Amino acid sequence: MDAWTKFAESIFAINGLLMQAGESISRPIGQSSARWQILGGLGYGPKSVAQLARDMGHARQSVQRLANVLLKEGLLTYRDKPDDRRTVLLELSPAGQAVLSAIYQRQLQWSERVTSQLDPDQLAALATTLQDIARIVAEQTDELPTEAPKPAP
Amino acid sequence: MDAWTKFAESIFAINGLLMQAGESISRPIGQSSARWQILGGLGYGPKSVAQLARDMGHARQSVQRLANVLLKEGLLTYRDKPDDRRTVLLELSPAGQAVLSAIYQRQLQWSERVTSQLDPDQLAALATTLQDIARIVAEQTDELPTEAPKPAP
DNA sequence: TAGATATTGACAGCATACTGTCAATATGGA
DNA sequence: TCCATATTGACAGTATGCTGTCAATATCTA
Repeated sequence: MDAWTKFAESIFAINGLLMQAGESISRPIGQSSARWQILGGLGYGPKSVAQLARDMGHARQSVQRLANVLLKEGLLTYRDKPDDRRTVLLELSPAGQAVLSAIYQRQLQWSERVTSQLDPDQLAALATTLQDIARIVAEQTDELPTEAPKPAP
Repeated sequence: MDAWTKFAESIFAINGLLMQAGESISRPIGQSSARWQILGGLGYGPKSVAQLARDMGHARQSVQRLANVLLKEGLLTYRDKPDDRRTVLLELSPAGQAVLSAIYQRQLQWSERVTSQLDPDQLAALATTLQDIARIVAEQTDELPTEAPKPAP
């Protein structure tokens, strides 16, 4: 197998493990990675759905749907934005704050265990390298033609 | 931000770009990453849905659903497994082979561009390092307690 | 200031992945 | 051989993500 394929597979594998860890951390609190991301995004203050989506790098409507569920469940409350009649600001309810704290406790426990076995300097260097590769991938993918080749007759 | 968080975010970012590249490669051929994975899994011979799912590391029923769609679209055909009356073997139809070849052309084009800007030895070393980290993450996540802490009263 | 353009949230629909359950069938051990 | 267990595919339901469209509202520009 070529080095690039091996690299890509290692990325997929570790991404899967990180997602799985996110689920394992949040599931006992009755949440999921996706819900955690939204609660966490509101951890430092109110935001609109559109702002949240931009911060998370997700589609606006994906966040909208989940936020509506969290509102219905009482983990979030909403508040009008004084200077924009379209916009609704979301913020953590006391229940939402409690849930986020509980998840944070578990996340801390997990990441301390993981990082105790890794060298922070090496991790930081690795992250920088990965970001360089990400830039190259993004550039070359942009240049991929969007036309389909003619199907073989 | 701590090094571990920075590392995790770089993994999420590059994973997202790789997934996006997969979609960009397969979309003009009328497919998606997920469909490509199934077609590719059958590229070297017939397999059952359950085998495919194990190979891909996905849930059996996820693969089942997509495979049924690909069968309905004529990209796959099925064949009974002679020694097991439960099992249906899937294989690429001629149309499925043509689609897979077309995707492969585009994948080659893309990966050649990307790898032309990267050092294969460095990539291979990186992949090895990532696999080591993956092992640590898997171990420490397994040891995470599954009990929820008591909610604060 | 008026008209063009962008943003926001609501609503609807699709794609992909997961889980649980069931009947049919294989398989392995007593 | 016979029974417990595992595997396989069908069916049903859920979670998360995406896209497209619309009306209301902001914002920018001529």
